[in-house]
Amino acid sequence: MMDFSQKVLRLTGKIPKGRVTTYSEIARALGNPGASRAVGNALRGNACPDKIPCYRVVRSDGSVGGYSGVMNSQEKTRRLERDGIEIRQGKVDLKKHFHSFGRIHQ
DNA sequence: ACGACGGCCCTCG
DNA sequence: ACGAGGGCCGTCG
Repeated sequence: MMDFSQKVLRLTGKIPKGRVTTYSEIARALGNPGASRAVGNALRGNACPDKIPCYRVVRSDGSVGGYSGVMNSQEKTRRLERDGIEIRQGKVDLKKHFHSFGRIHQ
């Protein structure tokens, strides 16, 4: 088990500070576009070790999304802001901070 | 094997 | 801007 989840975490760990990516982008980068939902599922289950900045993963429309089970967690927002990312109306500016993985990773 | 459930996404009204 | 509906996928019971 945890083949997909592993990859998800690995990629998540590569997100540079001050940047964010989306659930769908991760799915796409893993060569499994459409598994965006499964991505969130993976992050949720793994209890996000402090090693992995799960909070840097947001929704495709910029809205923060959930964190450790709760939606629109203030904790997630806080951490993002601490990385220097501004959040307005519960959304981040993807135009500014979006991070793409480009090539299909594994 | 099966069905339910999510840190989702996209298209319409 | 916002909610509803349908689709997709890996995990867990």
